[in-house]
Amino acid sequence: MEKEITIYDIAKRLKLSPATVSRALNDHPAINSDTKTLITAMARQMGYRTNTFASNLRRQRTNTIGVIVPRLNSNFMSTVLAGMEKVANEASYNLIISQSLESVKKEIANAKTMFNSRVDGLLVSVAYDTDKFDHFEAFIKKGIPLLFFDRVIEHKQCTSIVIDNVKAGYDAATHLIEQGCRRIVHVTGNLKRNVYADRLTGYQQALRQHGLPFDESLVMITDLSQEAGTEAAKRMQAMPERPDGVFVTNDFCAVCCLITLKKLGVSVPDDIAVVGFNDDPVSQVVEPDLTTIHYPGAKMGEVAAQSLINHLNGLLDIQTTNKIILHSELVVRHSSLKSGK
Amino acid sequence: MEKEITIYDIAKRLKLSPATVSRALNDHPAINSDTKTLITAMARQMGYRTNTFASNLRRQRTNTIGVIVPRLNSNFMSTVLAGMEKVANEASYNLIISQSLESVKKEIANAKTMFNSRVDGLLVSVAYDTDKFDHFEAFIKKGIPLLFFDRVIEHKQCTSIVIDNVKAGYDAATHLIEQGCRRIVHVTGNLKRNVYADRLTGYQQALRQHGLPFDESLVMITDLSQEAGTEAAKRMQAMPERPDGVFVTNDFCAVCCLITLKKLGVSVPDDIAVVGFNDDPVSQVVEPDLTTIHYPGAKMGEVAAQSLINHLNGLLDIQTTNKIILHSELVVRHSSLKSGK
DNA sequence: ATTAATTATGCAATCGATTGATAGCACTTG
DNA sequence: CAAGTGCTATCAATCGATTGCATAATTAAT
Repeated sequence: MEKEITIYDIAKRLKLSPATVSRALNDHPAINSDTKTLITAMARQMGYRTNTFASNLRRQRTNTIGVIVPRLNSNFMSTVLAGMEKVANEASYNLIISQSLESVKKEIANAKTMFNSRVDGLLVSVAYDTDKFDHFEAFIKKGIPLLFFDRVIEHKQCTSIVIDNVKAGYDAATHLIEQGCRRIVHVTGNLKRNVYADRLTGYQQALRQHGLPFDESLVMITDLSQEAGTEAAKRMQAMPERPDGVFVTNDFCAVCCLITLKKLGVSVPDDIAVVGFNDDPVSQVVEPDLTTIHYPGAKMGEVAAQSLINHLNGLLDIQTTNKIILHSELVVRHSSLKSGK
Repeated sequence: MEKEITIYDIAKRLKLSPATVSRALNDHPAINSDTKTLITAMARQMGYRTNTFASNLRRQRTNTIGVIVPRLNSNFMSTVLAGMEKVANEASYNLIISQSLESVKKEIANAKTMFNSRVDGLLVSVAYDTDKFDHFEAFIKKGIPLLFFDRVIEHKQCTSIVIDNVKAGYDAATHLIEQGCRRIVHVTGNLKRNVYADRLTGYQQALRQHGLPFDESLVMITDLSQEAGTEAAKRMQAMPERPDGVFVTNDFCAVCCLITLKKLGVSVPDDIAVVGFNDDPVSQVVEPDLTTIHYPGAKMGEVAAQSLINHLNGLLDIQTTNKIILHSELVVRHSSLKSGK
């Protein structure tokens, strides 16, 4: 274990002051470029590495971004995180990632931890049943930028990164209607969450526009788990007036629903057409393969991280941009293509 | 933006010295418990939060663990990370996560970044074609503990967390043999990686034990991508002497292989039985559902993080334990159950 | 030649918490 | 009563980088 090199060591060696060394390493304009070259070379030669803590302590910033997500282990979320990691890494920011496991309580705890670790900014996708903003107030009060993505909370001081969920819901439902569906079940999650509420709105708009009635009993609020998909299939099959289409706001849930339907002897898509959401790889594996909404996960992560970093570097004020909407699109596969058509 | 409270503020308020406050907050034995109570209460009341940087600077540790993984967005990896995050969080360690995207070059860069951020320890699952240890030497030299998981590099100073891949490979192959398979293809990855080399060894052991010849032409080295699965299926179907079983060391790849086989008119499992690896959710969705090796991802993450943290806290010396082997098991589903049996 | 302007470097305080050495005090005990 | 023993609490130095202000050196301008 060799001794750690500091700017003082470099300064002594070159008979310069630590201040000059510090400035040179930070490419400060007041330092002569020859001196800079000299210092940089010596730093490399001696194996110097910045002590981030001393630097952070002095500067009062951490170069760290906090991320709170419901779960790490979904394809969508890990793609988002991959996107964030890429951007953050390039801008030499560190990411501290924590998961709320869909519980508000854990989310509050995580927010507190993030606050105490003094992240420079926070990226959040809220838990299933979060309905208060209280645990984020501390950030606002301290002026720490807060940015929501995917599952967002609308707040005048925070930017949101989302897709147009109303449109996505509308597209999905319209597609089913165009395939001839007239009784379309909608399996979704907690309507407190923008994503689910908006998709429902889109679904309703599509119905209205095509002169179909909105039947509340066809909307199933679930936790979108695999079991929920199975359960939904059973309920659909047992309905007196059987539906002819279903729009599930999650691919994995949709796939389980689809499989169960098949097991129950319901033909997909002819008896019931199925549309999912997210374009999870699983949707290409099931038979028939699943029509779904493609959702730009990596992009969302990148945009979220980049916006935050731009704000932190003073390039862009997060307060001005209040919402960034990414493009999403319907991917038609076989689970929704009625053969009569 | 209110002012940040420091231990000096608390000290002044209580007419004590900052040293006492610091010790009280760290539950130092030399402080009277009444004083401690008083200080803790005042700290809470004044809204004090530790300045980690000052603390880290002084203590020379960061309370941060670095993690380098090939990719974030696989079910297995995100489960592992979820496990790590849980343990780290509880022990109040932060996690800095970065991905090598399967490239040695990026892995080296990541290692350097981790080194410069002075992580207290490092958890690594190496990239597809990493074959040198050089970029980790710096850690060893500085005495920073390094722990490999899943895709490991054997090194006398590092602990590895793995499953018994030889046994897993053996189990998979034996199962196929017991189902009556005699010509078993093995689709695997880069044999530099312990996981793939070991599974191959297990596969060979099973063959030998059952008096079957080892035919090198039946081993396909691929990148285990989805395309590789499709490709493997095509090659198998085109073989003059058609194989009757296949063991693919990755579920997603196996699933693609399975689907392609079906498309090519090969019956699964009767013509060709298929076994995968990882127990990815996708294996339960495909038809027939996929026999696979269950692999304790979350547990692996937890054990890895916990071992490292124990070592950091001096509870356990990582040098003594050189290898931790977790339990894995074969999960039999329909893709491998020949109907004749 | 003198002053002003410009450029380059150094001084020294500062960020906030930690910790080895040390002192004050109450109490015991021979 | 002097010396010894615990407790508690304080002092002051330290971790390493940053930065406002001062100063020195050089050049340009008058």
